Amino acid sequence: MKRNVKDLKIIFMGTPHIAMEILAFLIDSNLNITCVVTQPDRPFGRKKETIPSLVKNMALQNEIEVFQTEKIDHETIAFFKEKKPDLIILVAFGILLPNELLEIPTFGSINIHPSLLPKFRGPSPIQTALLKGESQTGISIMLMSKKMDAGPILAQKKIEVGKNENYQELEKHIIEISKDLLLDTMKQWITKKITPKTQDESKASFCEIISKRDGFIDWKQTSYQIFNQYRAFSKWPKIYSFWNDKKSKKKIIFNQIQVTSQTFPEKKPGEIFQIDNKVLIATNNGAIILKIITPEGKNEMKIQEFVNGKPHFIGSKFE
RNA sequence: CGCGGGGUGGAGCAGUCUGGCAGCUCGGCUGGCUCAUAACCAGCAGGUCGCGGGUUCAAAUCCCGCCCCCGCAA
Repeated sequence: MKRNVKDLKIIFMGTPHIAMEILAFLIDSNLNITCVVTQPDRPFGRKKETIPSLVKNMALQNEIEVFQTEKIDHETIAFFKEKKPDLIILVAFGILLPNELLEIPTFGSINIHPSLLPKFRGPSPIQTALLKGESQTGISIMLMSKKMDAGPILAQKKIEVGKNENYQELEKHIIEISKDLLLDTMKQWITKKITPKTQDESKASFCEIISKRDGFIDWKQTSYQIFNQYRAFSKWPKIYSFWNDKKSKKKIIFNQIQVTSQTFPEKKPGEIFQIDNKVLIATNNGAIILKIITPEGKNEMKIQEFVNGKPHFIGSKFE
């Protein structure tokens, strides 16, 4: 039986940025990554350029074999069996894996999930923690089972969430902590020093996949609800609202906002007004301060610059 | 050939339809007011109107070609 993590034949599975960071760490730790499995390259951007995923690039740079698939079929299973892996490590792969695949490696299949399971099972745990204004979240390392994010837990670590922390910042924090936690957990797991703990199903909660529409602002929310939405979706899709500029309706993305503790009872939600050189928008219980925006068809700009060109913005209203 | 918006002094915009003196807000500079100021007053500088060609007495504006930026879609 292998007792050193460096002897393990590992298959790494994952697709987005967070997966790429963990993969880079595993490579730097001199682990034996036999193969990297990631989702197919997708057309990206206005010109529909097909850009390889971050994980694929990382693997190719290190001369690691890449297998791309968007479904687990017989071909995929056969490929895995042929590789005879000792361990699968999966970070945000995006596809549910069947038992038949999970059971192939000697030491099973390990998943990093950025929440304190059984809380926030599903595809958007980081965003959901921010959106709900959690002051604490965490990382769970677990064995995968047939059901999404429901497998027994090998290790967990709590992380404090700053009041103003946004998605990128929290993700970075989580990645840093995940690295050592993952390596330690792997070492302990293969030397049988950990007993997996079954999750308490009665405490399970779920989060949904994020869609563009989740960035749409309902001005009838409280200032802090909107601010949490801003933090949660700061990487994508960003928060936005629609504004009638004379004839056409324009989407405006809010790149940087702040909350104010002042209240403005005479203002209705969505109303735009100016106080002390600050541009504010009324919410259900107060207002948020606009700093930087991207109007549809325009480049990112400071709010004051936008107001210079469109003074009628002040006094108008968001939908 | 995916759909749409845009490129005008340093920044943000109007002007283009209907061709005829380069305009607005902000910033910069100079002077004034003020105990003082990011406030106020007076003045000044700063532009190949994205690039190339065409039409015209005359083009930011009309016609043709190209480049770049952004939103949607995927």
